Amino acid sequence: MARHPVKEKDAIKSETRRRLIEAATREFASAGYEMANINRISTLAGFARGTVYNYFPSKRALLVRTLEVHGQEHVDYVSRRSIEAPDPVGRLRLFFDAGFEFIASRPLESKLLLVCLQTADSETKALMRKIFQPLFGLIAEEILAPGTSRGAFLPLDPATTATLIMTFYLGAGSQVDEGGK
Amino acid sequence: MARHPVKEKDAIKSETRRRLIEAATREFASAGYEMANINRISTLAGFARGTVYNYFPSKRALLVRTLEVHGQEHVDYVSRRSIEAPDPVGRLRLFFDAGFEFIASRPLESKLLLVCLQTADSETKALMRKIFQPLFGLIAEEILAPGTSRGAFLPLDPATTATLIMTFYLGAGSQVDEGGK
Amino acid sequence: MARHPVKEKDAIKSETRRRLIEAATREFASAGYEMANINRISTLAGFARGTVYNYFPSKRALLVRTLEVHGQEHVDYVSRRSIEAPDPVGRLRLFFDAGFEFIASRPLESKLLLVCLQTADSETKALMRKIFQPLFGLIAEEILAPGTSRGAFLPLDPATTATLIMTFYLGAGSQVDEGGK
Amino acid sequence: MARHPVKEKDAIKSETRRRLIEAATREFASAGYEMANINRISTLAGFARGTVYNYFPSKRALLVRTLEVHGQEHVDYVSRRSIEAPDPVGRLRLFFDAGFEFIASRPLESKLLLVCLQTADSETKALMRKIFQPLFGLIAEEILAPGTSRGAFLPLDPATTATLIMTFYLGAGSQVDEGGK
DNA sequence: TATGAATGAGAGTTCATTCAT
DNA sequence: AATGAATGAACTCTCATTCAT
Repeated sequence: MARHPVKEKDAIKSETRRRLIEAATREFASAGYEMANINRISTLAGFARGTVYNYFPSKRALLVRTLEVHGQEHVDYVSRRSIEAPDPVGRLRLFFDAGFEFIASRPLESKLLLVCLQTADSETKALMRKIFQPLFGLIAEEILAPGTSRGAFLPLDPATTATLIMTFYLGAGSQVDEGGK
Repeated sequence: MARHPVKEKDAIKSETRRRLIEAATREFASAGYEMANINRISTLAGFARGTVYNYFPSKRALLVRTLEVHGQEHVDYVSRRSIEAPDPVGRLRLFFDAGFEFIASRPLESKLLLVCLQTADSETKALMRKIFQPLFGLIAEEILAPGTSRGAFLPLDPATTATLIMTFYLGAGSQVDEGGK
Repeated sequence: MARHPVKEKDAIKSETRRRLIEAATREFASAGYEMANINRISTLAGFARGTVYNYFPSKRALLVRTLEVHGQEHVDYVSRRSIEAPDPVGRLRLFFDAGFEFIASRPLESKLLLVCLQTADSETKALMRKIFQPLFGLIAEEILAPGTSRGAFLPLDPATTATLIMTFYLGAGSQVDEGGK
Repeated sequence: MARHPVKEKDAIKSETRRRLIEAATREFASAGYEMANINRISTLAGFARGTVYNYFPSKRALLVRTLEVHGQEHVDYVSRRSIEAPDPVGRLRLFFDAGFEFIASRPLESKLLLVCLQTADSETKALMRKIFQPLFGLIAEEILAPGTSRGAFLPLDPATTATLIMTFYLGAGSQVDEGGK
């Protein structure tokens, strides 16, 4: 049997994973997937090159996990904040506000998400679509649908409008990110 | 000595350059800088691998020149079209119209510009800022300034407003590109 | 102090060794030395990665010990069976019979031996020669020598003939192994 | 157009391929596929590491080509020699003679073939079967079939007998190779 | 004694770049 | 001006091995 209780080992593994994902966030955010360097990531995290591969089977898998973690955080935060308002218009405003707040409070993670939203790489793009999908649903179902039925919004196709709003949301985000404002 | 007068030789050289830049446009647009392959570019252009290096000292230099060429075209076209309208509001409308027209008429070149606007690579980003700089000037001086003085626009800081407009312009462009619409 | 008397502790250690060697047999037999994976061996044996190194200083040492164990078994079995016959001709027949019996009764161990007899790796090859050496001696001294003196065999050089017989013995074994017949 | 005539370039490429395959023969023969080192192969051939990949897409592809080349030579030589005899018995004798001749005259290439016949790697084994297939056909159709119909051989299943003969052929070859005799 | 997190040398492979022709 | 054979730095990834616990 192991000398260490399982819990302690798990804690070590968790901490290492956390540090690796943090380093990966930094590296992928500043260099993008292609230019990101696994050696730089492990060094940043304070480990040797090979350690990354004890936790993630490939560079791509590390990117995916990193994006899932921070994407989830972003989507969760914006979703939770948006529905705090009772009315559709207020929700739409909170939706944008929350986006800006997230960027302001977690600039690095936001940069990563924006960089990956904008990559030329189609595999990454597909992943990002999947991660941000819930926000489309949020807009369509929690904001546009009630807003239209109450007459607050013009009766347009919700899917199209959701896409339009997301365009501005992400476009605005990408600008904010650059200037840090 | 020379069979061809200097002018014709230059033309030949220019023709080769043109073909290389055309191929580079295609490759960089579809693969991004990192994944773009110099050999593929040469082959696409109908030349051997080494020929690229008779015209451009490096892959990066080829990207830069390619972006300069098409960026200039874009900026020139939009600038020329915008000022066809006499009034600021008309100019702003033409500004957006011209952007969409350019994308519609030259989708490949537009894709390249958008891909490079969105890259994580800071060197490329700086170049793109430089290339698109004239449009900021155009908006501030030819549209916002007269518009504000005539009372057509609210008196906001022109630089900020120009940035805002560019945000929508480029964000919208990037969406148009994706859906082809 | 110790809960267990020394003997029992040795037995425990022996049991671990036995399980490791059993797992190594399986892995080396199916993958060969190079492709064999120490982690897979430990897991197969029901231990953690590092445990192997408490018993064997290296992957190579584990191979060597594994080959020695099963090689010894093979050589012992064939030697014992062969000399059960009183006459040289009977012994030669039993020699081959015993070989086939060993393969039939311990296919995994036999596969390992054959794989290692056939490797390109010269270090392993030398070891195999050493392990099988006793069989050359057996043939020369217990079979050929008495056989020749009794006139049962033609008077050829015993060493050469022993090699010849071993060639057929091992060659036949390798075929038997493949078809399972 | 190229300064060099196509023929000259082709000659250079051919020569490089030849040297690479020669070096690969040496390396694969002495180390087997797994332990063979691409860097060692290129250095042996007098080239830089990357050059191998201008000619063969992978280490495996280099092995395959190398085996095809020398396997073909072996099969061709033995086939040609065997059918020089008019009668089945003579052909069978020539078949073995030719095998030994080939080994004697091209020991390195023979070592490679034998090493690869004996590898644990199933992919390589399948390739070897394909390469040596013609010899099974030769034995069955050019030796056993006429031999049986003329009553020179006992009427056994030709396929089985061909396999048996090949077993001795290859087994004997592998012994000859070791002692160089 | 057993563990498994961490290591890092070394592997195969890619591809921008050079340069003799 | 054009070629393409050759280069080698740099990359991702593997895995035998170490060692603190």
